[in-house]
Amino acid sequence: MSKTALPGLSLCNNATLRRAARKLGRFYDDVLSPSGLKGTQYGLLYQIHVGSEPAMGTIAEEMVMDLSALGHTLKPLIRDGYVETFTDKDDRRVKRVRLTPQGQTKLEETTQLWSTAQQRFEALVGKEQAATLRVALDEIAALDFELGFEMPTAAARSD
Amino acid sequence: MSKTALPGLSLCNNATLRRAARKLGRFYDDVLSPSGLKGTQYGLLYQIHVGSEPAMGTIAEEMVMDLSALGHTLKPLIRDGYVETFTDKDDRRVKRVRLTPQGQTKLEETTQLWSTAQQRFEALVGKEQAATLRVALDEIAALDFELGFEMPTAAARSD
DNA sequence: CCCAGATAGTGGTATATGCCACTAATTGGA
DNA sequence: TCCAATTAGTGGCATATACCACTATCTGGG
Repeated sequence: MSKTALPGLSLCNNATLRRAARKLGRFYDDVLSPSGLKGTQYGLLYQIHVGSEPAMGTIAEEMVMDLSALGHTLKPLIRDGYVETFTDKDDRRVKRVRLTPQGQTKLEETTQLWSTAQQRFEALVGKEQAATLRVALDEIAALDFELGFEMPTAAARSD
Repeated sequence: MSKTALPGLSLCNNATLRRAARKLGRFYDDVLSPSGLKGTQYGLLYQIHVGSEPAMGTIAEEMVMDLSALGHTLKPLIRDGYVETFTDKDDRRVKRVRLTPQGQTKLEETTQLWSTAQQRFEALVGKEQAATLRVALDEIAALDFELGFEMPTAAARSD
């Protein structure tokens, strides 16, 4: 009788997910702010760090992100000297990415803050719940939405 | 042994959430594309629709979104004639929002597509799982991250 | 060896979002 | 009544992301 009387957005999986992402994103950004990095940037640095000088396409795939979007997102990090790119030796189309020494340092420094955010969040929702949620979210990120009537790699088209 | 050997981003609640949001967002956007609306815009139109000519601040709160971000997001919808704003009669600071007739029509039309997306998604993850997930995400959106040492509304300062 | 087709990135354009600095209104006293 | 504090939005600026049209390479036939 006081608040949510109407369906609101809570029925739309997409809207609900985005809303939570906005909220959590603000929280992480807030906690990370002393480092000067946004949550997204921290995640990107980390992903680069755990890879072996990954190619941009590889990173984009791992992060379930559009390649061009990755390129754009990378720019401020390159500009600020945390990341550098270089052309692959065997395939000049491929551009690989690595952290600079400052990028390494910044990543380590920011990881402290990240831990704080992570812990504070998990203290609120519970470690179990957080883990469960991450699994569910990873499942979504891995879903295959293709309908199928897109021609299964040529073939078919029988009679 | 084949793929994910390193921690990746799956440990960061924020990164995991964003990654899933990117994936799901693309799917919804894709399914809604015949309408010309993005998932976010559809959600916004819907939120306006279920409200009673809501004030911008009210919408921002319900969507857990920054007020200025809402203003920006609203612009294309106003430009395209789906939404209009007007000043509140009792408080001229307040700007209220409503759908135009075309906005109404567009919303209804797009709801068909939205249902498709919603159903296809839930067919993949299961209705139960989807509902559970939405509850968890709503919880996150409703969390109170405030630490407390922010001075409880002035006062204190005793010494 | 050469070209058609596939691959990997880049740049431009548009929306999504947030923060900050301001402006316009309101409100609550003194 | 008049001003300080509060409240609601706006605009500017920066990052996050996507899609599309291109460019630069590579690859696999002929």
